[in-house]
Amino acid sequence: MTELAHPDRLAKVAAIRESGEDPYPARGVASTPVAEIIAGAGSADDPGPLLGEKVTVAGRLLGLRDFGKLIFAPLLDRTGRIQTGLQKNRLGDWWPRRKWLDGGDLVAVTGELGHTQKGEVTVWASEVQLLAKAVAPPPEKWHGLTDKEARYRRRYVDLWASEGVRDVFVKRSRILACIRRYLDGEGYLEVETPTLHPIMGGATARPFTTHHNALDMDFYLRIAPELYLKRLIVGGLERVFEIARNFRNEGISVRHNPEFTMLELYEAQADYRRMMELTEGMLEMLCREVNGGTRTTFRGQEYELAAPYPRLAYADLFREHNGCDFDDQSAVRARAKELEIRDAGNYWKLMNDVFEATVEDHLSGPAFVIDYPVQICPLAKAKPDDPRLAERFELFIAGMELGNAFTELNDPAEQQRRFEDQVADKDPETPGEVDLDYVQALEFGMPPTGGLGIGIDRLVMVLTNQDSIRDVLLFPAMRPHRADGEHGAPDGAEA
RNA sequence: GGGCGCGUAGCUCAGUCGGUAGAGCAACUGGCUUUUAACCAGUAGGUCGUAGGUUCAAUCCCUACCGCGCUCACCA
Repeated sequence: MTELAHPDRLAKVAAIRESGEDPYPARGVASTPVAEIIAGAGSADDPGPLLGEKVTVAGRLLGLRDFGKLIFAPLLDRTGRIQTGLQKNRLGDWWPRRKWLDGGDLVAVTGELGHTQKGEVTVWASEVQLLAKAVAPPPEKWHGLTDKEARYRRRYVDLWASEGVRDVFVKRSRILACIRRYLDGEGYLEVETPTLHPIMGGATARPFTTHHNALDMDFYLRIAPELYLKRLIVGGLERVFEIARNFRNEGISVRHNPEFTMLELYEAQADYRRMMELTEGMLEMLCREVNGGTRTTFRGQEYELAAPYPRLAYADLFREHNGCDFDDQSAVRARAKELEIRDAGNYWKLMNDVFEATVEDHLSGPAFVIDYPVQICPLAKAKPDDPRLAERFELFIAGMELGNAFTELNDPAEQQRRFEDQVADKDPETPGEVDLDYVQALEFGMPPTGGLGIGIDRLVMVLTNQDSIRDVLLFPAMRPHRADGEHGAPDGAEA
């Protein structure tokens, strides 16, 4: 037991056992979802089909309002909240056992469905069954959990004690279901590719490393599924997607979690223009699904997600905000100095840093930034009519990068050259060796292909108006609260 | 990793310009059969994040550490 287990409640557990009842019975009870009961109750003036019927609800008691011979107790299940009324004259022999109940307990209540004098739908209990005793007290009923640390560490409490929290995660689930439905409708196959990668690739990021004992070799946790998914395009699956957990060993912030979810999809015979249309179509549909319309509010600002979104050329944006062309090296270097951006030696990285510093925050969006300099797109095909640029776009909403897509490079020799350039960089965020197996896959021929990645967590943030990525992750990354592990408590019980 | 801020009862928060702490809710006892942040009376509950330092005396001042939040950097 941890220090959260309350002595009074533990004493009740003992008393329940002594009476021969089980405070933690093995079986639940058949019950009707609360939302169904509320809907079936109607009002006092306009009775529904369930009014006056005997019903059973099961869920968590959120509190007890004790009037002596009458107790009102709101009960919460996954579908909603309903009031139960416990009366002495309806409960007979059971009545003395009401003293064993506390707020937070899990119970099943059976009784006649009716209304109170004030008109609130109420289950008038004729039978109460304890399903599981809560020995830790719930948080304060009015404020709920407001301390963010406590909320993230004890999400299992936050989900029922804090208003609106469960709703965000229900929406997240619906968004994922909706994506799957949409892509299924487009003829896509959902696939799963390795999380343990022998060679990092598909993005630039610092990886986590781990070790396989039997093989006695190190693996990287994937930073992107990209190269495996494109192997499947070579394999002829033609339309594939993966909702992939990626891992990047970088900072944690309001927009970054070390593990995060990306939708990546690849479509043969498509290019980045098709990917833009797919992105717009999907976002508009997702917004309708969770917000009932094409607008969403995020960080106090409203965004219109109906397609189409403006296409803004990288080169134009760069010139607008910096007064020089992106490939005017001396001018860009001067501009970087002005902005106090440190020069690590790689011109194109520096140039893109300047772009990010001067342009991205101003992109309210939704908008596609298109046609990136080819040097910062090692996996994208160059534009046929301008080899300085790659057929790539990034999707921005609220200054936040939500998506990244390109017409995929399928020339094996060109791909190998670009990999070799990356390796030569010796940057910890780029691969240490060329993925020759991937090059070999391309040697067998990959059709012209469009690929797209969308950051699901950030998308959920925008669609559910949550400021922090932690608020759309059930269990955001946290330091363990008590590394010295005193006794019992696994987390910040005393915080 | 840098900067700023926070950590007091199970929860939400006061407070002490240095003299070892309070409220509301939750819990417990009693009263109340239509409340809904129910109400009334009473009881209990705290190594004031941890460890040092200064001091006659530290929850308060100082230092370090731990944890969290915001922010900057890196990235998605």
